Amino acid sequence: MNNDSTPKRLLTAARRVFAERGYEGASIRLITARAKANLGAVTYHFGSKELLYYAVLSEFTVPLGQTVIDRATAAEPASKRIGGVIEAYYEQFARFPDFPALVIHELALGRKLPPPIKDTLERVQPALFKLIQDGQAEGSVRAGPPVPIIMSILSQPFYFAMVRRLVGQVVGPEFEKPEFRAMLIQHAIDFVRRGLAPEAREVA
Amino acid sequence: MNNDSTPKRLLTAARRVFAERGYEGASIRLITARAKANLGAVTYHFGSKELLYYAVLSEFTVPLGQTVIDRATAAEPASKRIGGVIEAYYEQFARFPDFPALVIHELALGRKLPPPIKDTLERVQPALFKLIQDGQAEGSVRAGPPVPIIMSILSQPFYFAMVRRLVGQVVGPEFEKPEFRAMLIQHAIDFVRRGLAPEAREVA
DNA sequence: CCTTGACTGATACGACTGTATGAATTAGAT
DNA sequence: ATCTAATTCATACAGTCGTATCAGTCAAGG
Repeated sequence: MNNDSTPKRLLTAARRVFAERGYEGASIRLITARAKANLGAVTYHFGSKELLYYAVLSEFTVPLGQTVIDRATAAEPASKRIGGVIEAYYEQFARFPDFPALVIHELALGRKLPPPIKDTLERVQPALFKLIQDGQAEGSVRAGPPVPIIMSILSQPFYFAMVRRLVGQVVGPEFEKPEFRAMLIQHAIDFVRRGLAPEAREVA
Repeated sequence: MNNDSTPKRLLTAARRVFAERGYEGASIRLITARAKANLGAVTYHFGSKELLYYAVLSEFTVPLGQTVIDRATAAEPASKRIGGVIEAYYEQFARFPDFPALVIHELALGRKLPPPIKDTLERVQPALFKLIQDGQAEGSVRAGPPVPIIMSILSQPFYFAMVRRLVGQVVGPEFEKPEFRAMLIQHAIDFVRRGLAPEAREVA
């Protein structure tokens, strides 16, 4: 049924199990069973449960970080780049639907951040600060400290990822349709653009 | 050091341990040790680990739900009530700093919602829908489907709770000061009001 | 003083955990 | 065909998990 190599099958199974049950709740026995691999396979191919976890996280955080940075530093006005960053998060969250739960776990939990997440945060952070600065310089973002502004932007994709399942239940099957998703993303972008705009002055 | 009754001490310890390590990661042995109670105390007073967990969640979700509903249905214009709801979340999250992590866990995780969270969501949901309707009727909220609008509102307190620790590290000790918190809340309320306002028309 | 019920305490049980071990199997190169 | 290295596999180990058990303690009522 699945002809991938053992490490690949392990990664796929681990991604799902970690997302469903969290790091502690996931067991190597369940992961190897779903991957149709032997109990020893995780130790052999990845070294330990923890290292497998890091490998799973990196699968996601590396392309996510890169995409976000690309959009944040594109050759466009800052107002468009902010929309691009929001899109980037939504896109990546949709491409790897298992991952947001993992990242959210780690952010909410008190413990030390796993290296893949920590590294990505540290790479993305300066790009976002610069983006806000550019936006304030060009007049599309209102003045004020950058931290709450960045929080307001990121809140949209992250909160969406957090309540995906719940909202899906409230909305029904329509929720899965691409048009609905596109509507949500467009709403988020508009909402942020208006929310961050300087005092009500016509913007052409 | 702590003269409370055993069940109370168990609740306090459990709240912390669950928040730090999630449900699976928390052990009855650690909880009872921190509560200076015997290993059997959880079974005796609460019946099981799961029921203790529900008791811990209810401590938070019941007052949170009530406060939010009060603010959402207050005798004020909808635009003010929306700000009140946002404030309510921030307030409650600050009053019980251990809890947001627990709720976020459960929302992000795939598994079935624990009854205390599920019940609160079902109580709060209709009040929020009505609030958006009122806002659209009075002209302070732009037209459109209510789901993305509600998501944009709730995203502010929830994302803040999610990244609290991280942002605290970036911002430094100033983060703990009440003025800074007040500034964040005010930013969130302004951001949402502007983001949801109808087309750019002077609002007095 | 004695009894009764609520509670605490120490210990035990079976199930499950991550990891280590070493033999069996397979694949590739010579 | 033969050797070698990579991989798979079954099993074992020590530790932890949630819960059950039951003897001990304690306070209140008679």
